[in-house]
Amino acid sequence: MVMYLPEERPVLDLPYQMNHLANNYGYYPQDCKEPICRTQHSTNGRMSSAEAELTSLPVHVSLQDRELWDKFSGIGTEMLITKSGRRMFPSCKVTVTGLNPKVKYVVIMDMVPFDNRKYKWNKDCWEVNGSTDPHLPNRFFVHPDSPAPGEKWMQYPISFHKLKLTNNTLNSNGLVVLHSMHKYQPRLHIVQSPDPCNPHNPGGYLRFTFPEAAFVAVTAYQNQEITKLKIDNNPFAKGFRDNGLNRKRFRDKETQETQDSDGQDKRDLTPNEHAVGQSQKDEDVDVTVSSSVDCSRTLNFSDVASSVTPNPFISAFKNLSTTGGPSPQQTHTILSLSNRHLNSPREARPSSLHSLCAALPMAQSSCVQSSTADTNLSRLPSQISSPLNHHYSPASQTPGRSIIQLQSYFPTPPHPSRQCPDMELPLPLPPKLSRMQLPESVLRNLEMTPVYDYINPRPFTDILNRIHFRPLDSGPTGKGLQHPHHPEQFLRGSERELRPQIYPAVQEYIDQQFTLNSMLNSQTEHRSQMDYVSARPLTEYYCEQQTGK
DNA sequence: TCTTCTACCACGTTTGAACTGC
DNA sequence: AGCAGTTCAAACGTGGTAGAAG
Repeated sequence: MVMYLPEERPVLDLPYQMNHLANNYGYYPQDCKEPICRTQHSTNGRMSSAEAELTSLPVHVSLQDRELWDKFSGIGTEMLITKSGRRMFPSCKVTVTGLNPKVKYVVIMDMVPFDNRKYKWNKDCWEVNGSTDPHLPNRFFVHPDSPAPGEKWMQYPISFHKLKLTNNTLNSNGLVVLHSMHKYQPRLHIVQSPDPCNPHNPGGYLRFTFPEAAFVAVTAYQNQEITKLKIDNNPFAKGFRDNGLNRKRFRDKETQETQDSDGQDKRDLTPNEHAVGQSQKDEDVDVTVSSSVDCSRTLNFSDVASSVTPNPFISAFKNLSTTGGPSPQQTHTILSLSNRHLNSPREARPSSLHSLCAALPMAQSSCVQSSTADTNLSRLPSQISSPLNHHYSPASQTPGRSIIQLQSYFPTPPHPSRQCPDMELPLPLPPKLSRMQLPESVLRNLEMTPVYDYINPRPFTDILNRIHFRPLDSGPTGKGLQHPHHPEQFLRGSERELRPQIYPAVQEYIDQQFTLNSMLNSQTEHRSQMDYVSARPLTEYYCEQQTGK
């Protein structure tokens, strides 16, 4: 096994392979992977050890549903923004590999201007319509599972389907605020948990932009082709398929027209049209389009059940157990974890982000050290044999985790894109995604991991936004308000250092922990409902974790 | 007059509580 | 009593549309 220690690798000496996933898009290049060297605590520009660790890891982020994104971007992606907030479609879903399995990360997404132009739709194409309006301060969508250890993030594609876009600058519901008729691109932030032992070492930070997912924010769709694509691919828009003829309004109108025209418009379908219509209906029944899996690559249940290796995860681990190492297809550089990484106090003691974690519901925090998955596994033994048991993983085979187990995680990040080069199989479905694709009973079997409590993930987002906005409120000349002159993916090195747009939010959070704690304490009602981990003192919690209670 | 935005509509999906059966 | 499966209604997400606003 090829082993690289972090210090042996120059920062950003990354493997430059493309993802084997034809459906995905890999982002390795320096252009897009940006280590942020903050200046607050390391003004000399040298990375802290945590930063060096994070940036030296072969972190790889892939945008999922590449084909779908390509279809949209080929036409000119538009995203609807409304006052109350509108989800993105396609939604941003990414796979991450190369993280330290045991270190906790916060995963955040925001939207950054693609350029400094305002657009307008002119008949059949987008035209530049002047310069941009003043860029709104970023608002971050913190993934509701945050913070979670790297293994959790690498286990399934990280979906941001709950991210909502709005044009309402007054909203306080954690929506991402955009200008209509402006072009944006999603940006992913991976923030490593700070080192609690060293307040001057607040953790690493990486961010990735996705130019392929750039879109124009609109309040009403301009391009009918985009509308059609959305209708065809978004399950929520099924009611608009077949040219919307299955909608009551259209049916009524159609009926009235046919009556008015005395049968003249009552078309007799040709056999071909009958066939097409039937085919479309059949498609609706058999091929369920999902936002999480590309339609063209969706296998139906029987296909999956009859396949030899139905679960790439299981297959991966089988390979691991037989070969004792990564598969030949695994082309990315292996970075071993020394014991200091695996057993560092970072994992054992509360950190600032652990406190942040405390603001999240129990279910979201429990993945840190608990063995809830094990519990679930033992509760549902019959599901282990299920060919669709997507949650089956070595981590849940044995209760309690040893260093040996931890190390077995890292050499083979169980990412299907690495283990399933032909990708005939769909990606394993995370809990509660694409339920419609499989029978309910099967999907119930999938839900072995603790049901994530998505109850109101917003306070965390709001807290982060509030913190971030505080310095921005000082004046419009703040860096956060300045519009970038170049698309961010072209910025490098020192340019990036000068424009840390998000980490200060986290950093300031760390600095203002006590303020936040008091804010959180004011939410006792909320906390009591959700049984937060940190409803108890953090020291108590970690003592229990240490003693194995 | 044109462009942009908003509110409402009907339809499909998702979710979770209530119910039923073992 | 407890668990698993089913049913159903409310909530949510969707694009279409008409009309308002600038």
